[in-house]
Amino acid sequence: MDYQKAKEKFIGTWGSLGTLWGINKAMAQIQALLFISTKALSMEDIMEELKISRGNTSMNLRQLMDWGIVTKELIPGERKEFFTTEKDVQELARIVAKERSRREIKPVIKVLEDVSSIKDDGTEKTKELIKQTKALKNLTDDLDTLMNKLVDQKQNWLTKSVFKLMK
Amino acid sequence: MDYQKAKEKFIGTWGSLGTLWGINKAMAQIQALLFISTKALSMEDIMEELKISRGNTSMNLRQLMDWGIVTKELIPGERKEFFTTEKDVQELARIVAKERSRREIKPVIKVLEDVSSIKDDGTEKTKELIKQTKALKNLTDDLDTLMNKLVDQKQNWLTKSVFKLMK
DNA sequence: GCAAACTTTCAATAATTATTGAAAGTTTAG
DNA sequence: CTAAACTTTCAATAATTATTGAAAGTTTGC
Repeated sequence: MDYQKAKEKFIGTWGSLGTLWGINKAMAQIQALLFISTKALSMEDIMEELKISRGNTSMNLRQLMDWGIVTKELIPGERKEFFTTEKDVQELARIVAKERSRREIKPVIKVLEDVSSIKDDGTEKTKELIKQTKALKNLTDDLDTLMNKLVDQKQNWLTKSVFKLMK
Repeated sequence: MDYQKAKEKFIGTWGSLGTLWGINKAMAQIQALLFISTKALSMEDIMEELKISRGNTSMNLRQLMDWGIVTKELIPGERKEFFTTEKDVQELARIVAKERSRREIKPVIKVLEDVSSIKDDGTEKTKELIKQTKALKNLTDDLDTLMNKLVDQKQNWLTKSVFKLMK
């Protein structure tokens, strides 16, 4: 496999994987492209590489910046804007975990709390609803806490601190 | 909030959350409905509760069975089929984690391996591609391993074994 | 201030994904 | 074996989501 093919395969796979970490295809592809680029890219560069429109590029870059994954880089003497992504995978994972927790998991926990705290009217079905949503709430809570803790350790957290304990 | 409202809220939220754990809305809603039901439900029951068509119900039940989350239950004397879902949240998490690892994460690791093992032609861009995809491969591998290990412990794994260590 | 260089917005459209419903298939009771 | 009871399949359609492109907006240099 040559460079070009490998690059395309990586960007394509990462793109279709977007849903797994909660973002859309173009967004994931842009991030992938920046991730393996040796220098900051302009909107023009990105449009051309990925064959997507200016509007699409602009919107998705903005979203990536909202997530804190991509940053603008001003190059002296250049009029246009250039973009780079976080290059450290651990830091990247940290950002993604934090954002997903905030955007998706926390709100769900809130709903589960609300639902599981309805008044117990003594009927079997109400008891079951309360019991099951409570269990789900606790699990979600635990997973969320674990994820955030894991990811809070900045240096080699995964391999160093946690792994040995589980072996 | 009364029982009916709470139930609807739970099913709705869980449904729209489906994407987070990689399944579609109807699938997630069916699972949610079964999860808080006190008895096994027939296709008829599900269609009526969720206001979805017979075809849709059939297809999504099949998928849930493929995942191993829902099982058919034959009730003596009854002609039609009844369905139940795994009621234990830990076991549910175990199944979901295993399936997602197998269906989504493992294939990605394979691609990252392929891409990161292209021949180093000495150019900067090739070096960067190799370096970054290797880093991503290692991270994904670690996360996958951790997830599978976590989830392999059957009893109270989360709260008991791991949590204390991270506090 | 003006115009060139660039970016953002957003209504229209395309692509994708989910859902329906009716026909075909299967199982079971008699 | 046959008909009723039930389930599955799948082409058509609906709903949702992503993408385009051109007009409007913004910034910068002169």
